[in-house]
Order: sequence, then structure tokens, then C-alpha cells
Amino acid sequence: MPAITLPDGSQRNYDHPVTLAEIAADIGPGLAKAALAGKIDGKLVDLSQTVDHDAEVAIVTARDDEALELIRHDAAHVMAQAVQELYPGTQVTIGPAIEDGFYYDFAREEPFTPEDLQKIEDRMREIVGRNLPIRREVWSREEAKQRFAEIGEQYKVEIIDSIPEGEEISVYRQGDWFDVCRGPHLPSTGKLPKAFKLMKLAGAYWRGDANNEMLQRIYGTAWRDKKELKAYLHRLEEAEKRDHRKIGKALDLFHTQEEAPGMVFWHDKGWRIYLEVEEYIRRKLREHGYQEVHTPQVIDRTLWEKSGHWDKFGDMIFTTHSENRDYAIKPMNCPAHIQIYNHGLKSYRDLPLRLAEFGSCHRNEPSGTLHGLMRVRNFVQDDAHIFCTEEQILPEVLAFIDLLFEVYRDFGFEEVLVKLSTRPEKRVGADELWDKAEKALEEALNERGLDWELQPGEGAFYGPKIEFSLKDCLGRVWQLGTIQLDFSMPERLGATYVAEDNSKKTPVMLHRAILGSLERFIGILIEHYAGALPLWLSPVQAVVMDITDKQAEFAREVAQFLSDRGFRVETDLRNEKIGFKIREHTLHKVPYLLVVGDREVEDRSVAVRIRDGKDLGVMDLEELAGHLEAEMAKRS
RNA sequence: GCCACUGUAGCUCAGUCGGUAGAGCAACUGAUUCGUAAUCAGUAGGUCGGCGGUUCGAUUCCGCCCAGUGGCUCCA
Repeated sequence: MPAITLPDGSQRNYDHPVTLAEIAADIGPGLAKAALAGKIDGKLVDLSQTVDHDAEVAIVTARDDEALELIRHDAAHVMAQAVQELYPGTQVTIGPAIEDGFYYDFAREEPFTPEDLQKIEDRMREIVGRNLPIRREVWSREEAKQRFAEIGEQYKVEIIDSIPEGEEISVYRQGDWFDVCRGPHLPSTGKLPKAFKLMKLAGAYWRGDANNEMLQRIYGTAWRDKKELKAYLHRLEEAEKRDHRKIGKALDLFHTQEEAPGMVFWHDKGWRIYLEVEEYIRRKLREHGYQEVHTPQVIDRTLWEKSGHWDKFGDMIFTTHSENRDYAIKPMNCPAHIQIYNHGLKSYRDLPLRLAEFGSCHRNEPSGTLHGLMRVRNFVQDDAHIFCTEEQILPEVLAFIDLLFEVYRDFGFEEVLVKLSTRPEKRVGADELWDKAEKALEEALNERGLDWELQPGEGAFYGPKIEFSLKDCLGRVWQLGTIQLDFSMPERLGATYVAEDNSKKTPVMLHRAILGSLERFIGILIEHYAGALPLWLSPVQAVVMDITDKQAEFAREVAQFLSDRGFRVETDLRNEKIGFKIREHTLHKVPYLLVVGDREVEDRSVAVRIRDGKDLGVMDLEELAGHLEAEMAKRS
């Protein structure tokens, strides 16, 4: 006879097995009405689930964190029902809840159109209005396969086949419609808040495999109530304003054009940001024992054949030829760095040897993957290769992690996603080597107390790696930094060193980048600050403007003074009202707006305003320079 | 690369059920000399992404291509 313990610690005793719905009703009619699902001993289940043993039970309502996932999962089901009602013959496949919403993948010959989305959404509301009870049934494997085969749901049959033996096959039924699903679900379609919206159409491969047929995915968002939905849509709109492509255009930082897809035309202002970032890294690398080198853009194809890249990535390498020789436009710097390493005999005393290069690389990325500055075909990495002994791996990885976080902090990034990718199926190198290498990376991550995620099988063919990623304005994750162990290339390209015992050994090579591609990094930077870069990175740090032509000469003098102190300053002496100028430079995110009128000329000062509208009052020139220098030093 | 959508003036966008296009801002000219987010008036500006087809006539309809956007796959 079950004794039920509720979250508040109170107990209820029953003399027969009870459903969670009954327990909710026992507690109160309000709760019975609000109940969406329940938890038995921490496991999320349907309200219809019976409890026949002593258990901890909780009733889940819209207020609980789990509610959103339930709502989104149900929204996916209701959408699938709507689609199948409207477009008979469409097969359903999978439809999970995701961050902020849900999707469902459909198999149908004819493509859905944006107009269809509206129709489907309307039908979804209707289905919610029908308030169909949602019931869970358990079918035998054979029966399930047969029933779904009968109605032409081939994908569902495949899904049933992939459910491990011994697991229950549960089917959820709402009205005439049913779907294989692990659940849990809401008790009825009427419990789904009418706070959803279908967002977009997309193609998606069956089981995420590009060799499979392409399905049609419909994305939607779903919330507890209309207010939440509206807030979400507003959040999206705001996020879109941070888009680096929009800001890049508005602030005249860069552009791209048809003739050079995936390559960036940097304008004056964007290039100043780029140079500032590069110079910052250059200083850091020098401080941390790196040597900066520079290697050719165009290198004979034979080197890439030796390194193995030609075989593996040949179709992504841009090529050129001259006088009967084939060349590759370099897709990466490492083989070139090994050439430098190989010049002159190396001793163990030379290790670790750290070679850095702001190497411009070209890769012919598939057209569908290009994305603003984030994914381009020509990029410059803050690349470096560390040649070292096996014993030096751990200390080098630790030093790199420290340097990386130091740099990210200076740029204002706190939230970094860290992932460790381990050996893939196709790989080179002995397993003992992989064991050692993976352990070294893991040890380094743990020693620095980082939260990290394991990505088994996602390592490069030549070694395991750690990836450091940041999110863009819409929450998309982009990899920036990485450190990768390489057991293959030094050997393939003949890199050796003379060890203490006078034997020749092959060094381990660490590929590493902090920012990754400077293009991508600047894209992330722009979105992070919504274009309002910190003073030290701003392309134009201050604009001096006059109120009438009378102050033009002094305005130029102020600009010259600041420029002599190393600041990037412009003047705005146009015959426009001061309000007009303030507005324009505020929109251009210039950090300091310096106004000179008769009063300022009189006592050789400037009125200082910052881009968020705050008035810092009147300062004399030395005071202003000191103020700016202090802010530069803080990098904020 | 795959699926869907989009491509009109420097920018943001409207428009043409097939008869070669329009607004605001920007630019240019003139007036205004002004104290912290848009002064007023006038002028000029487009092979309507490219190529082909249908048509008396295509920016509009059809086909192909290119590029971009959102996903999927990929990312040394």
C-alpha cells in the first residue's frame, strides 16, 4: 500500500495503487486543474501513471521548470497531428523539444511553403481547442511495427527497430492520431497553452546523415503564456540588432560581395579593429615565449601530399599552377612551420619550440556553410605550433589554457564552452599514445577546475583536442580557440630532435589558436558589444565637434593633441547643429564625443559626453587624456 | 554540398494581377552659424542579381546560374 511523500515533506497513505492525477485531486481541485505531469522518485511521468509503492511524488504545473519541456514536446505532437490532417500522406519522423521551442521532421514529396505554416498553426489552435485527452498505451514491438507499417509510416517502423530490446514501446494517442514516443505528455491537448508560433522551415537529413534523404523540418517556439511568447519574440528582435553583418554595414567596418564569396573586404574602420586585435595578440605571444614567423601562401602540391592533407581535404583546397607545377593556396600553416623547424638540427634543449604566425589561409568551404565573418573561405588564424617532448605536453597545455583565459578576459568574455574531443574511429598513432594524450588534456582541464564536456570520437584523425567556444547573438556556438595534439605530421614531414641519449626522436606537435580566425573572433566581438567596442578597440575613439565655425581651429587643436597622445580621433566641423552631430556619432558608437563651443575655447577645455548619453562635464586637455589613458589600461 | 526562402537607388524598404519604377535617410546645391540623439528648400540618382525562354512588350511569368539568409551535413 503506497505511502506518498510530497515535496513539502508531508505524507499521504493510500490503501490501493493511485494515479498521480488522483493524488493531485486529493491535494486540491486547483492543483488537479493545473497539473500537467508528475514526478515519481524524481522521474518525470504522465499524470495517468499509477504509483503502487512507497514513493516521493511531485505534481508538475506550468510554474515548474520541467513544464516548458513538456509544453514544447506536446506542441511538436500537436503540430505533427495538424500537418497530417492537412497534408495526408506526410510521414512523421522525430520531433523533440529544444532550447526555446521544438521541431518536427516530416517526409513529404511536396515542399511546405511559408503560407502552409500559417495554416498549420491555425489547425494547431483548433486541435488545442478540441481538448483531446492524451493517452499512453504500451504496444508489443511486433504490433507497433505492423500498425505503423500499415499506415505507411516507414520512419516510425525504423525508429521502433532502433529501440533497444527490453524497453517498452509506448504510444501516445490524442484523438485519432497516435505516435510512438517515450513521453511523458500533458493530460490533454487543451492543456497546451496557445502561446506557440511556427518560426521557420528547414531541410534536415534523416538521422543527421547526409547520405540519407532530406526531410522537411518545421521549427516552432512554445511558452507558458502569450506574455512569455511575446517576450521571447522581442528578445529575438533585439538579438538580431546585434548581428555583426548589420553592424558591420552600419558602422562601415567591412563588406563582402559576389565576386569573392566567403572573403572579406575590410574597410578602414574594421581594419583598425583587426590591427588592434592582432597587435594585442602579438604582444602576448612574445611575452609567452613564442617566435613569430611568416610562411608562403602558395606551396607546391607535393608538400600537401606528404602531409596527408591532399588526400583528406583535396576538394577543399584552392589550387593554382604555373610552369607545369601544381600549387595549393595554403589551407593551414602547420606543414610550413615544420619546414622552419626542420631547418638546422634540433636538440632536446631547443624544446619546447613555439612558432607562431598570423597565417592567412584559404579553404573552399561548402557554399551553404558560409556565414558573415563567422565562417569564411579566407581567414587569418592566431596560429602557433609547439614542438615538444611527450613530457612537456601537460605543462604546455596548462600554460596555453592560462594564456587563453587571460586573453578572453581582456576582451570581456566570461562564458566559455570547453569541450574535449577524443579518438575517432579512423585515426593514426598507437592506442597507448592516444591514452596518454587524452589523459594529459583531461588532466589539464581538471587541474584548472574547468567545466568541460566530453565529445567522444570527435577528435582529429591525428590526435585529441580541446575546443573553446563562444555564442553569437542568437545563441549559435562558434569554436574560437583550440589546442590539438598531433602524433602524425611531425613524423610524416620528417621532424626530429636529438635526445639526451643522443638518439633521434620525433617531437610531439601541438596545434593551438586562441582567437581561432581573427575574422570570426571580430564577428563575435562585435555581437558581444553590439558594436559599442571598448575604448581600446574602438576604431574611432573620440570625435571633436564644434558648435559653429568659430571654434573650428581649437577643435582641430584638441584633435591634434589627442592624436599626439596616440588616440584615434576625428573632427566633425560640418555646418550642422550640435544635436545632429551628437546623434550621428552616437549611432556610430564612438565612445567619446567632445564638444567645443565659445566657453571651451575661452578656457581651453572640452565638454565630454560618452556614447550612452552620460555627460562627464567639462575637462581640460590633460585631464581628458588622463581619463582616456586610465580607461585604456582597464580595457573596459 | 542538400532543403526552403530572398536579391528593386549608397542604406532601409514599398511597388508593378506583364505596358521599362517610388518613399525615407544618405549624396549634391543653396539658405541657416545654431550648446548635446535628426534645420529648411531644391537637385540628381536605378541595365529592378546574371543569362536564356515565352510574349507585340518581361523588373513582373518560366528555366538555368550566381550570391545572400535560415536550417541540415561538413569544418584539417
